[in-house]
Amino acid sequence: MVTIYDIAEHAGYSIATVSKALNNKKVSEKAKQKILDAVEELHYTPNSSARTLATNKSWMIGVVFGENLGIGIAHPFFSQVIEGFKKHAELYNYDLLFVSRHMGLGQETYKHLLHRGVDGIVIVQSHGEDEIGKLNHAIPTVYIDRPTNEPGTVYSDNLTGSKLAVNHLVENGHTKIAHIMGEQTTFAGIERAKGFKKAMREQGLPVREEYLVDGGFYSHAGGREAMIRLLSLNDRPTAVYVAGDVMAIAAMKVTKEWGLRVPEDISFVGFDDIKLAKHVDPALTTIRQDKGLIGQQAAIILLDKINTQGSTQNVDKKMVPVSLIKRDSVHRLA
Amino acid sequence: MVTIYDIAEHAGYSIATVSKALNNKKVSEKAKQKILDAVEELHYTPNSSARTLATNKSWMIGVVFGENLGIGIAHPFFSQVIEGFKKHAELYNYDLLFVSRHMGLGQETYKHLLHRGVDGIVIVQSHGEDEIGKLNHAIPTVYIDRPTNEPGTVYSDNLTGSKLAVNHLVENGHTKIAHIMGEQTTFAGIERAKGFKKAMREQGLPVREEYLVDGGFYSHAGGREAMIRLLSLNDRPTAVYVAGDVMAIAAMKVTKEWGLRVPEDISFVGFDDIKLAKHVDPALTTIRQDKGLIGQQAAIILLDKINTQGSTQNVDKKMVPVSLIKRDSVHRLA
DNA sequence: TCTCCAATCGAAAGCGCTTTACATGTGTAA
DNA sequence: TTACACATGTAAAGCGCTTTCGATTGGAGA
Repeated sequence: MVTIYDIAEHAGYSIATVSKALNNKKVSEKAKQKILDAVEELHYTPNSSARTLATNKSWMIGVVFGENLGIGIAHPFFSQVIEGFKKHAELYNYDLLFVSRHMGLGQETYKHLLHRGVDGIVIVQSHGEDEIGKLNHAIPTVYIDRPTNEPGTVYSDNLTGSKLAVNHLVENGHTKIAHIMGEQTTFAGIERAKGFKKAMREQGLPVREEYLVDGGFYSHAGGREAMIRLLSLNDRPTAVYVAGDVMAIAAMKVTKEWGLRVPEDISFVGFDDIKLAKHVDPALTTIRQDKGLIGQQAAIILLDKINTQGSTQNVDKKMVPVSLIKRDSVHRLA
Repeated sequence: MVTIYDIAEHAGYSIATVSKALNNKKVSEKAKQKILDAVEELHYTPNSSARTLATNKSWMIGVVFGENLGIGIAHPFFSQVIEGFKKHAELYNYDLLFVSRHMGLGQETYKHLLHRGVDGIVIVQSHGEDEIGKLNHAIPTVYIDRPTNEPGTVYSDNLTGSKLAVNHLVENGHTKIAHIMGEQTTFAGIERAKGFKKAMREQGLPVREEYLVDGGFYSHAGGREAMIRLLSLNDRPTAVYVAGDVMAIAAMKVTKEWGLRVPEDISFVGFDDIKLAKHVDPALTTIRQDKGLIGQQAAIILLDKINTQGSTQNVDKKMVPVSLIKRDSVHRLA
């Protein structure tokens, strides 16, 4: 391995000067040039561990994924958020460290992150206990789509999303509107349901108990089951607002299996705007979450925290706007 | 920060002994116990940079994602593969480092990985130049779904996959079978097309030029366009084998838009078995790739390389089996 | 009691870098 | 010519850990 000593010798300067030259500290042009030449010639690559040890700065951000459904990185929503996060963070030369997590979101994970010396932590898990937050530790942290005591959370404007969905349905003549809720232990699920009820009330529409069904963790199976319950009702809704696209797609499918037409008999509005939403039949009208922007905002907040380290009053929460994407799954009632 | 010195002092031993105790080297039971107690009491966490510096082992594996379509981590196929990889790697206490890649898959990326001192590299990119492979460097590397000169690649058995698809179609009475190919600069795209032709020949069926259309990078748009070309033919195929599920779903959609019935008028077989394959209408018959297993195999190969460092003859290539998943998109011809 | 050996522990060097505090050299003003 | 300020470079310490090799100790055997 070629070290700073080799460069120093080759260039005829001390290692201190080499270090300065490489870190853009004050050295003469001549020295800098000679050193850079040597670096080039010897194919020198600085050792990040040594640098981290000396500076106490790792240029790594720890990523903690929840275990929801055990899919981790492959989660359709979170992976896009992280992609947005990464795009921003790498502009500032941070790498992302995905740590082992057979330990869960607990003390062990935090200890491991501490061990790794990450400069910041981004937590991507929508439910479960917030053990790390409780530790009130020293590492700057940002949360995505999850409530927390600590400042630094980014999430979609779920309330407005629900409102957009309900209003769109109402504008199309629907009054018998059901809601397939997301898991009621998740922040998003709770907020969307809350938004649904609020929007219905604002429209002067009743929120019927039997039109409120829990679809669980946003899965196909959950959406299917929830829809079956709705279909089994004597007085079926004419439209259903579903708290997640995956559930919505499953719901549409089972509706068709029951011999009903979508959207003529039952209309659907989803939430997320996953890639396939526009490719199913009928194309799904949905509330789009800007995953990339969520990730980017989280990165901005975290980098700010890292750079100011509590000196300034940090951003508390950041709500990212959502939008209604009209496609073909909503029918206009006569 | 509490260091090994604090532990040493607290426990009444030297730092050397502390280090040994923590690394399960030979120390007396008594010493070990006292040291462990001190660790507990002072909330000591070892510093990985220091350890890495001293041992030249980072316990990190670098992950290089391709930029195909700019989706990176959120790629529906690769993210699942990486998830499988991670599950295995973390059993052995490795963390995954996703490095910045505004640099692409070139020398710069490799330099950065070297800088980080990762113990191994997993390359997840299906096409483009293999700059890193060319460098014939020292860091153990494994490739996923991509040909390489270096030993250490994992990929699905694309040839057999194509054969399964074609045979299934033939068994259902189809003879006019088209193929929407994946991008012909990707390994998978090439192999699947090759397998298609081979299987057709084996069945004694002609491979008609106009039944072979390129869908590009496995995207919705590509699948749609390719299908339109097929639909525009005077003599349409009765079945099409599509090299990717996303393209297949787009193809089915446009077929229905053209007023044809799926699968009665045209049958479809996809490739991948993405999550939504079974939730579209009709549910897509497809060739399943075992993404988790691919990732796991890659991890096994890489860890083996890391641990043997060229001393043994390493595994060259590893082909992961695929399977036919029968659903509702194939119609039996009378 | 003395010798010898095995078990146990510790001093110190070293991993590759940054940074402080000081030494040297150069040019400028008096 | 002398004094001084500034620019430039360096020695050395330190970041937190591992590991080698020698020192110390205690017990077994004679």
